[in-house]
Amino acid sequence: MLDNTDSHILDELSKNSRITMKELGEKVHLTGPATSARVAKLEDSGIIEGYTIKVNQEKMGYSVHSIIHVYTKNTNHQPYLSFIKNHNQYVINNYKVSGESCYLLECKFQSNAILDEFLTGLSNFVSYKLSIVINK
Amino acid sequence: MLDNTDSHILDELSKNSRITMKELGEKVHLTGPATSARVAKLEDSGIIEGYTIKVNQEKMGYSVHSIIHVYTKNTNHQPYLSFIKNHNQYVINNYKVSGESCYLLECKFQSNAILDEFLTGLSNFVSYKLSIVINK
DNA sequence: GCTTTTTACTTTATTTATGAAAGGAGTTAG
DNA sequence: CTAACTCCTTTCATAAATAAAGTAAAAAGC
Repeated sequence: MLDNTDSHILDELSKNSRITMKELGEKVHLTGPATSARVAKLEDSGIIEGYTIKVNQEKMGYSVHSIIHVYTKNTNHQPYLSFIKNHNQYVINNYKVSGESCYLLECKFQSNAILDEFLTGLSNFVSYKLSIVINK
Repeated sequence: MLDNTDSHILDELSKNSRITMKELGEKVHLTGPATSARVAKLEDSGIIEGYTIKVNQEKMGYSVHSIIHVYTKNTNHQPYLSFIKNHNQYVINNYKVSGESCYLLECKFQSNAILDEFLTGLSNFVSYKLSIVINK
């Protein structure tokens, strides 16, 4: 399904998705058009879902990176899901998980004050445990 | 520091980082060279850290997405850190966190069998609690 | 076992984008 | 009032993308 050349292409595009097809071709020992065709195939198959950028959240003013373990009180999760939808500027990921908690909510905030405000709102709908990301 | 046009540029590049500077310029009402200069500035300032792709991990054969709460037994974390470095094909993120656990380890696996094998190895160094991501 | 089809590539030529250079308008500073 | 700076546009040379044609090897069909 995926040969070495394809893996190499994914690898290089992960490192720099704005590389030219010509340059990428040189790295994987193919011509520009051949590389372009390979990439188009990876897109069509859905393996490449899209092209994006890595943004430095610290420099964007989001210095607080937190993981919130969410425990829904009642069976209806909708109020919680609406709440985070209304605060999606803070949300990085919201995973529904098996295990102890119901959701694992990854968020970024400009300050502890704003985190505090968010948590105050959140506590209207669910219980939670807070972790702050220290590194990596 | 960051005006509306810059925000718009970041927004569009997040959606599609392979867009041409000309097209991106049309979206933000600027010419190609002007857009190109803006983007170069965002790169130089470190706000744009890089250009990458979103890969569909399911289609890559990684159907098991897990979050592992790691509790280090002793004060020396190095054995754990070495272990995950040696198994980095499975690792998506390894966050050092405040709160209950010491690390929050996000991993992908091809199967529960491989997850099991990973956990068996992991338990030589640390205690853990396992969560499996069900959605989103 | 030979032909046909398919796949994956290269080469060539055209279209299109990039990037450098020059210049203009508006803003700030002396 | 002038000078310097910022941010943009326009123009043009260069480079890349894309479409089309052709080739070679592997797979499928008879």
